[in-house]
Amino acid sequence: MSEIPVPEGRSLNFLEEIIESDIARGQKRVHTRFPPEPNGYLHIGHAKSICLNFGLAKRYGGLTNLRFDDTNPVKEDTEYVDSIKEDVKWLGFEWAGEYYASDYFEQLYSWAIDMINKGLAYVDDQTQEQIRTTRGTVTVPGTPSPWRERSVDENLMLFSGMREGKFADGEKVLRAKIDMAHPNMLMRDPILYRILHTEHHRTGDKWCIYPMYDYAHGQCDSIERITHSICTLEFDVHRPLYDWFIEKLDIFPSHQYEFARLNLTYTMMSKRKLLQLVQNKYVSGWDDPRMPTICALRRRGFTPESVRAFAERVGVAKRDNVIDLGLLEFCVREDLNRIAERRMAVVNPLKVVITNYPEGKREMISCVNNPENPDAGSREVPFSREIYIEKDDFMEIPSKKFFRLQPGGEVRLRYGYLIKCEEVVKSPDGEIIELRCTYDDQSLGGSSSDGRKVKGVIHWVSAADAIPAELRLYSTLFTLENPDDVEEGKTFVDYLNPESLVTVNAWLEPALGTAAQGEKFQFERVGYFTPDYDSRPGKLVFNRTVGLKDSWAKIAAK
RNA sequence: UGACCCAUGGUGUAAUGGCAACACAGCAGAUUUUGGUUCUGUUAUUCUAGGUUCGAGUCCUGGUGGGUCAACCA
Repeated sequence: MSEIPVPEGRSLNFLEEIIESDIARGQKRVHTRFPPEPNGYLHIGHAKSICLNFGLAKRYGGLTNLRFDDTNPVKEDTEYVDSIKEDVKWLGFEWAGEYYASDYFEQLYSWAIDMINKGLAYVDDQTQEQIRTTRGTVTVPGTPSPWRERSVDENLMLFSGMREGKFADGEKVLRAKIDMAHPNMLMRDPILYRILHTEHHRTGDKWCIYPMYDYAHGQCDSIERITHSICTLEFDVHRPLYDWFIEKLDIFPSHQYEFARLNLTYTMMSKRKLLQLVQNKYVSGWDDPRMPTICALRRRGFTPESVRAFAERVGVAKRDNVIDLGLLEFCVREDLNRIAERRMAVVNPLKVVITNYPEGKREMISCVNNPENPDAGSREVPFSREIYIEKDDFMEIPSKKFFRLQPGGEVRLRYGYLIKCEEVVKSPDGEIIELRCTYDDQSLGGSSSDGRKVKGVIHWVSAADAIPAELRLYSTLFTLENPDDVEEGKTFVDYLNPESLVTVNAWLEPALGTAAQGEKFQFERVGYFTPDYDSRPGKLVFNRTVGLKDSWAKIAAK
């Protein structure tokens, strides 16, 4: 078994410990699975699960299956199947086999007949309402169904009638015969099959009865000989049932282990609510950059490496957690800082005329593409007498810690000249509309005519050459740190962040304009020059930080 | 007033009966042609009461707090 070591400086998480002790006890094989229901797009929470399942198997020389848990045809669709496959691939994982719970419908059905024959399952004629009320509550035991003691033959006949379509939806169900007084509600004669005259996205109208999750999942794991079936905490009460079916059917003993699902501040993880956001058009789609979906992260410029690094950093445990969104941003910044090429842009333009620069002259200035990586090379950016700088890069009455442009002060144009502000031009109502500056013609390339240094370095674009563009800045969709924690009488919709999408005009250096001639300007090529960004509500700020912190912008060519 | 799961800095995750650590966030400083990056320093942690033990974050018991479960969803 080829093993890959855990990252240096990190100790084993509890799942790795379980696997290592299994191996120590003689287990020869590690086989996991990632089992999404194709009823929505994958989000960052799934990314944690994907990285866990694939990562664990890889670390111990095992395999991981991709299995679609498609036992409820009313919610599922091939659109989701396709997106899930695309997202898992994008994250960088290869599955050993692609399976569907629906592939096993015939086997599951035949096992159900075995259960009936063993006297462990019966057809119940009660209504949904009756079944609900006779199940009891968490504190009071349930009561047995009047149909619980039907004969094996009658059950067999009725169950095959269910399959043949002799009954309407909801008319009958197949239930396991366990214990209506069991302290675990899941063990109070759980439903195995329900009647659903609904077309299934893969099996069409072949079936009109469909297995429930509890009856299907463990058996699917068993069929695929999954050794470690890893799921989230809320399934821990299902484990006794998972084990019960495997024991009664006497099939391959897969085992279930639970870990705490990922929660992120300001982020909604519920698939059901995300679907509502899409359906009610609060967002433009599943890949709206404000969504926590993997396709949205991709569109926003996240790299698969950064998402995997995030999954590794959040760790795995069994206690509920809320990860600071800042950690996700740290991970993408860490990666992008290494690989992203920088460009200059101005969002709030202030015109600057360099009075001692020859009129009509235009020169090309060499700019480094990525200070973190010399191999990224450089590009030529035009410079002329009239340029735009960021409004915020000038203060008429500077505060103490402000070291950018100010009256009589000097600043460096990034990769260009030192300029000195000689005059502030104002409109009749007092607004600053133009700066008149002089430049030091000896100051290109970091030097100056007399060796003096300046502290401030600012972005600029040549006014005549700049490409106007529309910049969309995205921040969190919700104003609430925990969007599930809504006040009485309100819903998550009441907490949508009105500033989650802000459109601003921007002026870009020409090289970006060329690239922007396509239909859409991809974020991963522009994200690093957009205005500073703080993802917390009300903190969307524009300043001269044009680093990677501004990870959420996308540009549309004008 | 049930069963099960969980409790370590602001947020996460380690420490497997023997010096409570790492990352993110925060703060301070240095470097820097991005107020970015990098580097240095720094603040801050075992829910509670008992018990076992030479020694408890860790084991035991009680309490408190949080979570999950009463879909013919997964």
